[in-house]
Amino acid sequence: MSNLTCASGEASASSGNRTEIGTDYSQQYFAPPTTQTQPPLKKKRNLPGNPDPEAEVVALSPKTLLATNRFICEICNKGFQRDQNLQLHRRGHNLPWKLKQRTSKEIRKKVYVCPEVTCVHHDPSRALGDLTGIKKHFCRKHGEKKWKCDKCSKKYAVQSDWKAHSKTCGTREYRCDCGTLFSRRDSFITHRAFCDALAEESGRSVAGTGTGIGLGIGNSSETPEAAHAGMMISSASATHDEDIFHGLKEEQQSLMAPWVGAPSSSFFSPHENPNPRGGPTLPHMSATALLQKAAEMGATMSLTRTHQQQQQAHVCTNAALDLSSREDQMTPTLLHHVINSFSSPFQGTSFDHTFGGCAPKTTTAHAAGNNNSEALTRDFLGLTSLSHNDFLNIAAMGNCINNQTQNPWQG
DNA sequence: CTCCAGACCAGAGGGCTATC
DNA sequence: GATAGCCCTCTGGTCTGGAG
Repeated sequence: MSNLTCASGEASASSGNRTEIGTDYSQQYFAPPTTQTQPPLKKKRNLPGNPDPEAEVVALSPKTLLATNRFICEICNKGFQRDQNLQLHRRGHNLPWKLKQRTSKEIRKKVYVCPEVTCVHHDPSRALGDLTGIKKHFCRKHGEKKWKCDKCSKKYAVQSDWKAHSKTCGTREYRCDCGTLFSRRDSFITHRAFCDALAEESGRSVAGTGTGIGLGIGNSSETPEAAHAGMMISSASATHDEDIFHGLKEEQQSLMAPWVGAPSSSFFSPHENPNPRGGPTLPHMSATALLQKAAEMGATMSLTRTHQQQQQAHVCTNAALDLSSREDQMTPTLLHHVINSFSSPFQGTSFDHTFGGCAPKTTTAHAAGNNNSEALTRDFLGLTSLSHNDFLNIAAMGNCINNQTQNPWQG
C-alpha cells in the first residue's frame, strides 16, 4: 500500500464519475460538439498504452493489483475496498480520518503502469488508462493462468476471457453428408457412425420394398442420405437446437399434408387425400400441434388393440396408431392420412394394419393412457435425441414394414 | 436513543467491442 | 485471436432520515 495514491487527498469521484471522467478525457481529443442536433459521435477508443500526458501515473504493486481489500486498517487489519470506507472505519478507532472532498476541479485522470519491469506497460508512456485495465493486463500477462478450457486445454488468467473463449471454442462446423451440422468433432464422428450404419440399414430397406418410416419421410426415390435426413435432425438435437428447429420445420413441411401447403409429393394418393389440392380448408394446425394432439389422444386411446399389439408397438407408431383409432373424426382424419403417408407403399391399408405390432420392442412402455405421451411425441418429432438403438429400431421397423406386405401377421 | 430501510459511493467483475 | 478500453451491473460499507 506504500505506493498507493488513492488516499492522496485528490478529488473524490462522485456517482457516475467514471463516465464523467471518460467524457472529459475524450474531450481532450475531440472538439466540443458545435450543434446539439448532430447525432453524438461515437467516442473513439484511446489507443492502448497511449495515456493522457497530464494524467497522474500510478504504480500499483503486484500484490495490490491482485488484492481485493487493499485498504487495511492498521488497528484491526480489516481490509476495505475503498479508501473512504477505511477512513470512515478509522473513526471507530478514534483515529484521524479524512474523507475525500468533492471538488470537481481536482479530478485528475489516473493512468496505471505495470509493476513488471520487463513489460512494455511498465513505461509510464505506455501506461494503461484504467484500473480495471491494468488489473486485467497484469493478470493476463503476468498472473497465473488458472482457468483452463476443458475442450482445448487452453489456459486463461482472466475468467471473463476464459468464458468468452468457452463460448466459441469448438464452434467450428462439421457437416455430415446428410446435411447435419456439428460444432464438435467428437459429436460429428459419433453422428457419422450412426449415420453410416443407418445408411446401410436404409439401403437394405430401399433395396427391399421401398420406404421405411423414419428413413423415408420423403418419397422412396430419395437417396439414403436424404432419406434419413429427418432422423439426423434428431441426432443433432443436443447441440443444434436452432438447427433442429429449422430442420423440424422442414420436416413438418414434409409431414404436412399437401393441401396444407406443402409442395406436392407422392405422400398422398389422390384416393386417400381427403382434401386434394383444395386449399387449406382444414383448421390450420402445425404438424407439431397435430402430433401433440395425437399424443394426447393416445393417452386416452381405446382398448381395442390387443395386448400383443400394445407390447409390440413402437415409439413412433404409438401416436400414429392412436391416431387411426380415434373416434374424433376431425383432426384424426387428417392425422390418419398424415400418418398413413409414412407407409406410402401401403396406401389403402390402415395404419393399424401397416404398423400394428410390427415394430420391435423398445424401452418405452406402451401402456394405454401412460404418461409418456409427451415424450413420445417429442421423439416422434425428433425433438429429443434418439439413441443408437432407436435408430436401429426404426431402421428395423422399416424392414418390418417391408416384410409385413408378405407376412401380415396381424389378426 | 435505537433500529431499519433506503441512498450514496466506489471497487470488483464481467461483457462488449475496437484495435492490433 | 489476443489485448485493452469502455461501460454496465453488482456488491459492500457507510450515511441519513424516519419511526418507534
